Amino acid sequence: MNINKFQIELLQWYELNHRQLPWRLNKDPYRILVSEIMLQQTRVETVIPYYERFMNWFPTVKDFAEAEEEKILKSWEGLGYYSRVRNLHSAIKEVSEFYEGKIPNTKEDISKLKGIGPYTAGAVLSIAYDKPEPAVDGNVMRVYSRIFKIQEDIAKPATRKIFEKKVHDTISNEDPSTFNQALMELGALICTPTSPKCLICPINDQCQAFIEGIQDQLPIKTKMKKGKTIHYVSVVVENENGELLIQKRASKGLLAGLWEFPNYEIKESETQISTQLILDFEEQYNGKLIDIKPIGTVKHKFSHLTWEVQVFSAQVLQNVKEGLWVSEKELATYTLPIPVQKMYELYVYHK
DNA sequence: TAAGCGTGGAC
DNA sequence: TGTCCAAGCTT
Repeated sequence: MNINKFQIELLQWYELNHRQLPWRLNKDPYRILVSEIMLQQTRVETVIPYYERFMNWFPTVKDFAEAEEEKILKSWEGLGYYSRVRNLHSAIKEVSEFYEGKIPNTKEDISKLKGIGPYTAGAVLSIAYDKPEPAVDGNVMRVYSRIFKIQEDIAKPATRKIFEKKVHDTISNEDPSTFNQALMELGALICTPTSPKCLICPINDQCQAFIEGIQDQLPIKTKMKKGKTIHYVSVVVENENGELLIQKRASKGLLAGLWEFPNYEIKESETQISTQLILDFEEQYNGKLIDIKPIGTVKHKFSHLTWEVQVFSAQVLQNVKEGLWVSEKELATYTLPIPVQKMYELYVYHK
């Protein structure tokens, strides 16, 4: 393959066809970094409104470094993978304290920051700092697996290095920033996972997969197994002031540090669910539930497991000692994951 | 290395 | 409804 021709045609295509996106207004490393974190495993259309709001709330490194924990979680509410925003907060505080507020411009230093792996490091270094570093994401592996007919399993972590070497050998040293973005843009708009638009691809004459007519068989990716279902019972409890009882989830693991209604795991075969609910609730909160009513079921699929939650509403006459009671207005300031929002919607509907 | 970690859209 | 994701990182 003629590398120079490949670079020129890819870059020309990008100049004519790339999307106007809010993180492409300038090369502010902070803005680039935030976009890269948000875009991890997340679609562009989903990210845009979150990104706009985030930049209004936290326009600079200093603003985000000084932000409260609850506010930074709220900025991420509904985006998923919440450890991303905790790690980003840690990273930006680090930058603020030890790097004079400037995102590091060396692979060595930027890679030390929490939540910044090989892809994000390469993306910031190339896009914001014009350094010829590979930024190998799913797009790049898909595009390169087709162009160069690379048949390694891209589901395996070790495979990324093969693509990094290939990008290293083919990247434009004159404009690595545009080059890396163009590879990803091509993957997003032309070289898509299914039904790639090979007939309008600017480099189809240099694509080994297209030449052989095997673009639909690449990349090779082994399937991930789907997780099992966990069953819960959960209760939206109201006191005499109309306040609701919420609790903070553990600081590690699934939906860490987010808020939820009291809930208890049950066996799938469990009968007398409301009786079990009362016993578990009274043990945890030492308070009596009355007027317990089933209000529906919430089924939520995560990437690795499924929750099936039987939801109840109930009242307490006397406030229980533990737990946090909030008005519905206050509730809006706490970060609720999507399944908990679904439970709240059931409560509102049945009120 | 493989598993854990969210969500909403496309097919 | 089920499957496969989408600009990955941590442990």
